[in-house]
Amino acid sequence: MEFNPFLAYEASAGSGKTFNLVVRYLSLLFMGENPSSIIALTFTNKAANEMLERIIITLETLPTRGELAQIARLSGIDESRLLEERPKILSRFLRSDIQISTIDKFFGRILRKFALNAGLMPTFKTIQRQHETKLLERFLNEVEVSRAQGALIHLSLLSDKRLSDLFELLSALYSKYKELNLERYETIEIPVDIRDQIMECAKELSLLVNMYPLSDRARKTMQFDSYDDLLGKTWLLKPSLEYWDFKKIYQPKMDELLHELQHKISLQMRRREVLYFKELFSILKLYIRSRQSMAVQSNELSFDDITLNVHTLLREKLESEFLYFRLDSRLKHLLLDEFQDTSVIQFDILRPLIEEIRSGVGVNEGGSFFFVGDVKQSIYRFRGGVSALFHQVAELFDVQVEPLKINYRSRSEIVEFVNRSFEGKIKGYTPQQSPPHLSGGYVEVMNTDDLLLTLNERIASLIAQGVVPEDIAVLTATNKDGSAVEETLGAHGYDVVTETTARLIAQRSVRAIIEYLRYCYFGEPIYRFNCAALLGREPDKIIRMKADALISAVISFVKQFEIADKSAMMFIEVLHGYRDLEEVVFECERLETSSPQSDLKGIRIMTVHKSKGLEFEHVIVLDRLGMARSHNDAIVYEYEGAQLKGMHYRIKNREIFDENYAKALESEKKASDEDQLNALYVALTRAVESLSVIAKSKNSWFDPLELVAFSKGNLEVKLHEPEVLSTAKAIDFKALQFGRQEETLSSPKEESYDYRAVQFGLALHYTLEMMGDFNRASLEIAIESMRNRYGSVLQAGAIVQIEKRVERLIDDTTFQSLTQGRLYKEQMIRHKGNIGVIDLLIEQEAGWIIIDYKSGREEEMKHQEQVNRYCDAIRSSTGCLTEGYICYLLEDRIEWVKCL
DNA sequence: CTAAGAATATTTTTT
DNA sequence: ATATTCTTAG
Repeated sequence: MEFNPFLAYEASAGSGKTFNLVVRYLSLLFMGENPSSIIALTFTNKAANEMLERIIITLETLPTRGELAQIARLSGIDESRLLEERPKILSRFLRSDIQISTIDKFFGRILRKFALNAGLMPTFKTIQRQHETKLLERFLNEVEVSRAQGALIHLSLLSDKRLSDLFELLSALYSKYKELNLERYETIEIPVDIRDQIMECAKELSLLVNMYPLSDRARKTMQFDSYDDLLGKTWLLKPSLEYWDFKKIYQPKMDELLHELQHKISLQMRRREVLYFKELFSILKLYIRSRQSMAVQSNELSFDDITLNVHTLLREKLESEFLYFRLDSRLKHLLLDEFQDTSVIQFDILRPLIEEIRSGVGVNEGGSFFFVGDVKQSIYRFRGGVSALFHQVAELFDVQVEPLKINYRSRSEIVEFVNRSFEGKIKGYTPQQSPPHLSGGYVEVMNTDDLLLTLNERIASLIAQGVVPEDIAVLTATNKDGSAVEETLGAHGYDVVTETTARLIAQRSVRAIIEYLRYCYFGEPIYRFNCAALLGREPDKIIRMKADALISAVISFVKQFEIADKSAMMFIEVLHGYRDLEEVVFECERLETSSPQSDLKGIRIMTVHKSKGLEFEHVIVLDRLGMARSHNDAIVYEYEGAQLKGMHYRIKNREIFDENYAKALESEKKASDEDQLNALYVALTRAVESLSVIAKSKNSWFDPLELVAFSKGNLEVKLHEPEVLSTAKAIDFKALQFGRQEETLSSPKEESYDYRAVQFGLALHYTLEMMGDFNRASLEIAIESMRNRYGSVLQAGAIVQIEKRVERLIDDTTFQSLTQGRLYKEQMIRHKGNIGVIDLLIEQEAGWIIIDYKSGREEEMKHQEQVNRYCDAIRSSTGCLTEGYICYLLEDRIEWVKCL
């Protein structure tokens, strides 16, 4: 047996990370570990789902899988024995409480479990965006109560920033505050103001220079009438005055004065920094307080809120022994994916769990800790990810780190190109190897001045060579670039699938509607002008409507200005969820709904960040269409490994005067250059068969790689097999029946889709899932959590409807008799290439019962087919008698349909 | 040809 | 806010 309980893989792109995670997971299962004692954490839902799916597929088709030999090697159990055990392991796995999730969901679960200890309700809702106006209100109130208005105003003046920028900074610091030492600046003394001294010194220098004959322009630049004016002078930033027009008259005394001046300015800047941090941290405390009270009051928590609360709970509040005993009484094995993206605070929460596993005493005997990641693919520093944790943690827990060197994803030409491009650029880059069966492939680097034109040509050429659009992915630097690509490709008649994250309310048509609604509500002309500008029309064409006819007014507005695109349609649907105009005006900015997807088949377009962890046959990486961003944080963070060592206040040109600051700035620049390089590494390692890099000649994103235009290899086009399984269609959209929809929305591919009915169905299922037992008391709690989650998207009366229907189900005698036995809710099942979720699975002595809830009778045949599939799956994996029922929770009655 | 300063264009990534 | 381009004096 080769199972090493403490192991980490440094897994370069395409080196079989998921394969190894699956092998590890399954080895534990075959070695007799309980599935619920293994926790596997990833960063994205996609990755979590993929892992689960791979585990199930591997178990189902084990005899033919490459994983088999590896599992045998790790577990020390021979292959025939593994195959013998397989059905038992599979059925046990499917019936267990499987702990494969994202790290955020895991923390969410912990917090829900101990919510009352944290002063929260267990029914809290997870949100993506704070209610900003309310938060600002509360914050300002907090400021007033603490009589800190002065500090807030001072801070605003000091940083020369608007309140909204400051608010953004506070929000960023909030997610980091556990790492900061807020008290440090409370006792620190404020250095004295020496601006007068500085001006005196500068005037002395000016006088000295003016004693000599000098050009007019040099004389002019030696004039300054204020401190700020002085700081704008270029000569101040030079190491010596012995240059330019000053050269002829240079005296050593001039540099003496210059250096004295520079030193004094560094002290003055330090003073500004101390003042800034003092004020900032006192204000931050108020912000934290308002943020936390807001979470409690609204019963809504963001990801940050959850993580911070779990941290407080586990590391500060509760007797950790008691808590961890409850938490990990089942938890013996920890598997972490994409470890390089873990933040300090996330690791700090997991740390005691790992320590306990590592201690290997008591219940933890035989536990294991395994993590995989790739520091080269660390691109989430801006979100708190600290790649230095990878090696630091390995050392801390004495975990052996092994590199995975072979690339099983890309053809050899691509692997070689990537090796060539990054060797010597990324620190410690070791070239990847390409196995013999993956030789070939095609790579090209193109230089162009018209990126979109070249992109179009490239795509046309790929398609002409027989590549299907679904196999092409265009990777962009920003979401905005993605939209631009979507537009041109669309204009050229290609189908596209966009996976850029575009919020519905960011779409032009929706923005116009929102401005219009604001105009209607407030009556301020500014909104009218905004709206007119967005529409490109005359402001006097926009007529204010009455507040009571929200939906119909919006519909006629959309009709009048002919903006009935998919986004506008979807927004109208969403508007049904709002009580009135007032609510829309004040709440719509936090609407997280994404704009509807384009067609489901076609060329994929996404940002490099979104593409992480994915692979595509043919990849085109497009240079940035605009300039790189030039905005910088107000604070320069100084990290040593994973440890935050210091913070500096960013002041223009400060690096000239202050050596420490210069060092911090330098190391931050290095880190951000690394991020950029890592993003490029991610981009260039997504391709399987062919890779095209489209670079512009000036200020290219690819500059750090020093690429030269070339092309190499041959494009082999894979013949596409006909579609094997038809997966459930993602959101398609049906327009409301009005106006010009034939013209604007008559793409033949569109299928009908009733947004409200789907939301209703989801809410009904969620309620049933949330019920501990099928009785009134449980229903009440379940309705509460459903209200939290779906309240905003449901129509008036829907919640009452759901409650009525579930009540009727509880009272139903058929239901009561069927549910005698052990109940398993929302059981994941995989059968013949399809993954499904069984709403309710009941283990009775005679066999298994499957119940599938439905809220309406449409597509009855489909439902039967689906339940029959579940029956098949359960029957074949357990060998027991299985019965399937569809339970229709209709408006006025319960109906049962027995399958098979 | 050079440096200073004015004028101008453009400005993320997301669980 | 900052990187780039433009203008101009010497």
